[in-house]
Amino acid sequence: MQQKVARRQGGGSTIRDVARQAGVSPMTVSRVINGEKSVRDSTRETVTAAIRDLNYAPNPAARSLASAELVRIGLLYSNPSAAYLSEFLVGGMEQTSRSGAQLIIERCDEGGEAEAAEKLVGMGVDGIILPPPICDSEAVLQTLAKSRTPAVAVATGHPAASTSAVRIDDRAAAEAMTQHLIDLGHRRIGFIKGHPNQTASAQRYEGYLTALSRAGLAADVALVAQGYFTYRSGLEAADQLLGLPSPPTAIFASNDDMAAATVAVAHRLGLDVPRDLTVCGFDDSALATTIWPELTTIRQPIADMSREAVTVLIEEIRARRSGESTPRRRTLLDFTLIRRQSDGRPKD
Amino acid sequence: MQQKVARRQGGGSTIRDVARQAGVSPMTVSRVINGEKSVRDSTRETVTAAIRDLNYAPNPAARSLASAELVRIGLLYSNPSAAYLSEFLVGGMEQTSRSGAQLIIERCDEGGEAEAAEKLVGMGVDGIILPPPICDSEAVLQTLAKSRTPAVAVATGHPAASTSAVRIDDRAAAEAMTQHLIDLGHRRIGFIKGHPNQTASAQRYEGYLTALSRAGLAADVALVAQGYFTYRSGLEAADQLLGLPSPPTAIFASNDDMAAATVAVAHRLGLDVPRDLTVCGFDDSALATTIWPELTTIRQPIADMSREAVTVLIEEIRARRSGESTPRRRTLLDFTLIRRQSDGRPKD
DNA sequence: CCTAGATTTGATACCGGTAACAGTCGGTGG
DNA sequence: CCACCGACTGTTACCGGTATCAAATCTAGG
Repeated sequence: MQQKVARRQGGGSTIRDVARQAGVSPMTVSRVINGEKSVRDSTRETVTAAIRDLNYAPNPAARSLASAELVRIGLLYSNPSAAYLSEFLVGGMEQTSRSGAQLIIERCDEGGEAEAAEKLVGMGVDGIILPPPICDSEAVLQTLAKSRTPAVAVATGHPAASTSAVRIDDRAAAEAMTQHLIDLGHRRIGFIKGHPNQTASAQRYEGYLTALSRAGLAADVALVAQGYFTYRSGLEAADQLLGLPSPPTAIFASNDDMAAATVAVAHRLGLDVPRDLTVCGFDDSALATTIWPELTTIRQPIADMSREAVTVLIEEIRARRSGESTPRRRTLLDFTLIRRQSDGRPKD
Repeated sequence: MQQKVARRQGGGSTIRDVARQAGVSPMTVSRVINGEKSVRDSTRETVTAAIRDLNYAPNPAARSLASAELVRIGLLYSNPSAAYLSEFLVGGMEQTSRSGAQLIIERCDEGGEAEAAEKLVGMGVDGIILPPPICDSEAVLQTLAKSRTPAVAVATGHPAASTSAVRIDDRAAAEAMTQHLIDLGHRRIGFIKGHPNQTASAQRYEGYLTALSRAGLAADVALVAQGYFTYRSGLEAADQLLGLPSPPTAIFASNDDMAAATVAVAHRLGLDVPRDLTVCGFDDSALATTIWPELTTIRQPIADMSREAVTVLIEEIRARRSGESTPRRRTLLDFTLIRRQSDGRPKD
């Protein structure tokens, strides 16, 4: 006997499959996908699990057909944090695709930030995600505010009032790393500051100071060097710190690029890392595991952050469409201190 | 009395409006739109006129929903350099969105490649894009061949018979770089090979040999060290080459990570780059511009390659759906030799 | 003029979601 | 103890097309 041939193509699972798996109605699944709040938490979890299990992704065609509503999210990025970007993109895409939104990616060059933002707005995006360092661009923020386009800044240290933000607690993370060094027995801990125009820099520095003072250690300005988040600036800062009459036994750089540069300088001076010098970074960029020894560093949950940013943004867009006004959200995610081979106890 | 609120959005007329106006069934209108030949000419004219009258344009969402024509493309990546991936993603997304296809991204860990490929197939993707290093995974290729899923390998040196491929000519690129070193005046040129299990490695080595022999230089096996594309393997290889009684004046590493390691070793030995030693890489990864001096290297047009891969894949999928069989395609794109600060003329 | 086979056309059931509204359930105030 | 309320979940009917198959019409041969 001939069964009806499904018109649906291969394995792709539908909202009904998810519903069956979760033991609820398709409508409830739809509600979960769209982040409606009238779903009990326990139900939401069941459904979310089913979605994960089945690898479900909503069919955008069906969605826009049924709702006559398509959410378009813009992602504006600029060159520098390229290591960051791929993870960021993956997380963001995953979430947009799960939510059936459309993600539009736009790259901008130095100086063209505001212009690129306008272009996105002109293309009709409903909201924009701003990874660092764009998230700190005054020009972009103003452009977006003017066109009343919702935005979510990711990993900015000091979020503007006009945008929502997703970030880790840079201060706490830097404090934790400094504390880690203190726990290892270090007393002379050098610090390389980040670029002064990025708001996270100041916060990381504050965390460093906080940990020192809590441990009753005096902050020695000679042990603090100014860097600019680049490898090259790290070389100079490390040269300065390691050239001191009484150099630090550990150096905490505000990002991995500068930490890598510090390792390079140490090697040039014949110092072994970590035997003669402990070096720690921040970001857990690709560089951290590329060089040898691999860097102890702070890992930001980048993919989670962009996922969260997308979620927040979609919520804001939906709320705005139904005429509600939403407060700007501030989300803090957890960081992780990742211990690798670049730290150890001081020699003496 | 409350009328039913039309869920349809503004002014657009539907296939039913056209059908009514033309006095036929919606199905017939659909046939006219799709240019099926089983419609009487007179009918076709009536319908065409109605379409023009009403300014009708078919709703693309409904169309792709009904015809299940949605093309889903999977992108399976493991752990290439982050910079590579992000560019790759951007190009791929741009093209899929242009073509109205859906892109699904899946990450896999070492050893789980085949499993991840199966997962994608299970999710109902119609074809898969394989960036390096996955493109050389025998397990993945077999999995895909078994499920008859079309695939496009990007940047593999030696494409499998079962897949299409988009790549640059690694041999020619390595030859060009070697020639560049020869032109600068170098005669003792060291080479660090890539991982033997990646097919591009052998091609790069061949290119190196070709350039030497064309310049009438003898290939000295002592100047060739085995590396594995990792920074650490680069450290060892560079140690070996620079420890020779008569070390090379230039070292050409098969990728940027190993070139960066070579720079580090040179610095440790008190050699200035490029004054005392020229170092070149391959890939133009983020690392190339992160370290100091920035590396002279070969740039692959990554975004273009992924764009092209998507295009080829969609063509194959469409052809296959309409029952045609397509030959596997081989596309070569142009590379660029990027000159930065890590090369110079030999000292003597 | 009739009937088999080919050509056109139509009715129906979907595609995979969501809007609107109708329950269901536990708690509350009278 | 019951009507009522609010929070949650399910039912039904679509969105605008197309695949499928049956019905209607046409064509040609006997």
